[in-house]
Amino acid sequence: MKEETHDKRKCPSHLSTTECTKMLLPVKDALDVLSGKWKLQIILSLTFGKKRFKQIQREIPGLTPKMLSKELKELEINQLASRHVYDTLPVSVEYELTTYGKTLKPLIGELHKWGSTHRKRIIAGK
Amino acid sequence: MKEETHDKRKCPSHLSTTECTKMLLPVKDALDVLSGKWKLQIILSLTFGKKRFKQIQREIPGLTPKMLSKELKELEINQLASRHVYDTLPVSVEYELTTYGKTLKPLIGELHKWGSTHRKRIIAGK
DNA sequence: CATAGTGGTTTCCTTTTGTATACCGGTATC
DNA sequence: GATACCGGTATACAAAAGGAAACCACTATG
Repeated sequence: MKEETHDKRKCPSHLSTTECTKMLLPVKDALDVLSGKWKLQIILSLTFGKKRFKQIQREIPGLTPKMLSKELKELEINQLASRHVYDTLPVSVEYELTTYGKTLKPLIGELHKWGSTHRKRIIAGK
Repeated sequence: MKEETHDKRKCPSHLSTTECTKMLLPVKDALDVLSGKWKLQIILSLTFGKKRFKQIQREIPGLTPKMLSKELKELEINQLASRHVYDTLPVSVEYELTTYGKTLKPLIGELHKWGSTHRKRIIAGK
């Protein structure tokens, strides 16, 4: 009797289950962009201006060149950071948040807001 | 000559580097709460009402009982979902988003918003 | 008695993620 | 000539996350 009828408790009436999960794809995209052990710290570092490779590494204790290289590549692929090579000798390379990368700020702000109250709630024990 | 002076390009003038990274802790907390391959889908599922264990599992293809169990425990620990055992025979267990869990909605909304435009931008190729 | 459904746990395995360490070509410094 | 800085890469390994399958006690159905 519940053959083809849509269960409203499962999904909003105008959406199929697959449409629901499709809705989650953009959320996962946003999450992916910020995921990784060092990405937030790197983004924060670039928030305060252009930085060179070793400079970032020095600022973030424990960050190995391999990870820094990898995370910077991901930021570049997502067009959040840009890489500029200057043919000085030896070459110098500068990384910078793109204007697009700066659009992350309000989002990170929201994460910070929710995370702060959550942190208080959990640490408080109740 | 730049001995003890604070570099404004590294961190805002009123914050030390360690204070900066401390600022990131709440952001990481928020990210952690939503991380994990299945958590978003489970939260979405619970958004539409109380659900039983097997019911959630049936709704989300590929989700094994081990993972579901683990993710639900994490949601419980974070007070985002609650678990109710009814001593029917055999026992039935219902999971539900707490009112606190529902405070995630606007945050997920923001992630969705940013993620959508990002998805378009990256898929478009530029 | 066999089968299926309830809410899970256990064990073993693979994949992903991150760490540690050494190394590269080039230049500048001691 | 040895050392150190630059921007990384390569190799090997450890830890964490996730998947597959079997299993548990219990009940209800055929």
